[in-house]
Order: sequence, then structure tokens, then C-alpha cells
Amino acid sequence: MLKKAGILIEQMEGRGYRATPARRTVLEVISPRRGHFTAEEVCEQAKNVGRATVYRTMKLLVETGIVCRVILEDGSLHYRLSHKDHHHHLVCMACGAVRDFIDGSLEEMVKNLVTKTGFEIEGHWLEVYGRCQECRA
Amino acid sequence: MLKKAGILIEQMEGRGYRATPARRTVLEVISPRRGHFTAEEVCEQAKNVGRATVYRTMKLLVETGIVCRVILEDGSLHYRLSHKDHHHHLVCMACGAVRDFIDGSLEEMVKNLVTKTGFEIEGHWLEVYGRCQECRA
DNA sequence: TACGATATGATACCTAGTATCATTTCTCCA
DNA sequence: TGGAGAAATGATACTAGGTATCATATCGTA
Repeated sequence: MLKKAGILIEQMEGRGYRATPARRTVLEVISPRRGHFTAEEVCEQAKNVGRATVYRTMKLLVETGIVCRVILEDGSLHYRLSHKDHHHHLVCMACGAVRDFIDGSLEEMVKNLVTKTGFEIEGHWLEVYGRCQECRA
Repeated sequence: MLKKAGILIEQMEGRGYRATPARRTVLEVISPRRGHFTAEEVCEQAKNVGRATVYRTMKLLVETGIVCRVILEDGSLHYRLSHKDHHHHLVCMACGAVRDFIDGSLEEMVKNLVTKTGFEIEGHWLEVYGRCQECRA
């Protein structure tokens, strides 16, 4: 068992979810991952776990905040281990690298929308696309 | 022919695209729409237009800026007539109403990311979710 | 240890979108 | 004006990604 997977399992259990064998397998598959990945990739690697269970687990992991969703430029849904609470992604369109960022002015802007529009804001979603330093060189 | 559809057709032709009968039909279907809609809804209404053609046309309309994409909270892709150049959406999760907004501070923030991260930014995508004034009442 | 709740995996199914390709329609120029 | 070539079309089949169903297995707790 990878150490990191162990931490993730603790996180799950801490939130009142069972750490079943299927879920452990999924966590072991995704914990060494550094970039983003699809549910389908997890299915391939977690061979003894059913496809439906992988999808269910991914949804659960998003809910618990252990992974976050990344929407690529083409609209496809990927996942990524989550390291911060609320953050956004800067996605390199050339190599696929993803970098997290947090920006206070955005949160500020969202707050301003409340007074401007009368909407009660519940959430927002921002993805930024570009080319990373390495790919520009 | 709806007047508004006529304007949209002019916009298409102005950008060097043919205003074929199939495309005209699609424009007539979407031009009276006030909210967002799916490609599939257009297929149902534009009965003599093939499904593939509807999807091709929607893609074209996004490219020309006549419609814009709206991603709902569940991740599903909808479309909407576009009224402004670059803007974002404020989506009501209760009634589905969509409101456009532009915010300078966001553009500012994106520019700052360049110096902070070394990324060359090519685009960004922001959707905000909440409950509109009417639905809060 | 037995019961109810929860999780699982196999399967079938569904939705949204794309690839293919023969046919049709348009544009443009000789 | 009419014919070549480009562009667009629609029928069809296909694919990816994800969900519903349901019988079975497993777990936590009393």
C-alpha cells in the first residue's frame, strides 16, 4: 500500500465513508498520479473493480474533495488529486500540464455579482487555457 | 422568415459562410429562443435537417460567435444566442435562467497570471451558478 | 450473530456526438 | 452558360462516456 493512498483512505473514513477494497484499489491507482486522468483510465488500471464502481467512486471522491474535476479545452472531463480547498486550473494546451491557482480578486468579483444582479451565488467554475513556459520555449 | 433569423443569416454570410437551407432552418429554430437549448432540441424542431448537420451547424455558429456555449452545473452542454463579444454566464440552478455579465477585473486577473506563472494565456472559461432574484423570493 | 444498510459488479442501456460516404447543391470561371 | 471542383447534406453506423438495474456480497451495529 502506498503511503499516500493510506492518507487518502483516512480522509475518506474521516468523512464517514467506508474504505472498501474497491475504493482502496481506486485510491491506489490514482494516488501516484501527478497530472490529470480520466475515469476510463482508472477503469483500465483497476482491473478487478467494475466500471460502474469506478464511476461511483470518482463521484464520491469529488464530493469529499479528494479529487477535483478538470475540464479540458475540448470539453472532456478529467480528474486530478486535489491539493487545495478552492482553486482553479491553468491548463497547458500543448503538453496537458495543469497548474492550480487561487485568486482573491475573482472571489471578490463573484461577491460583487450578488449586489449587481440579485443572484445568490452558490458556486463558480473557472478554467484558464494557454501554453506553459516549457512549451513556449 | 423571422426578422431576427434574417439578421443572423446576414451575419453568417458576412463571415463567408453559405446560408444554405439547412442552416437557415436551424437559425429559424434558434432565433426566437430566449434561454439556452441543446443541439438535440434543435434536431427535434428542425425536422428536415439531419442530426449530423445540426451538430455541424451548431459548431459553426459557435465559431462565428452567433451562439455561445453554456455549461450547466451537471456538466451538460447547452447553447444560447450570443449578444456580446466576450462574456460569462450566471446560471440560475432553480429556473435555468441565464444572465450574461462582463467583468474587467477578471480579464485583469488573467493578465496577471501571465507574469505569475509564465503561461501564455489563450482563453478562459467561467460559469457562475446560483439562484436568481425571482427564485429566491 | 443476525439484521438492515451499504457497496459491488455484470449487464444492458442511453445520450451526445463523430466518421463515413454517396449524393446534392453551390460557386466561379472559362 | 455550363461544367469542374468545392462545399454541404443526410442517412447510417459507430463510439465514448456514463447511468439504471438488480441479484449478490459485505459491513457495522445492536
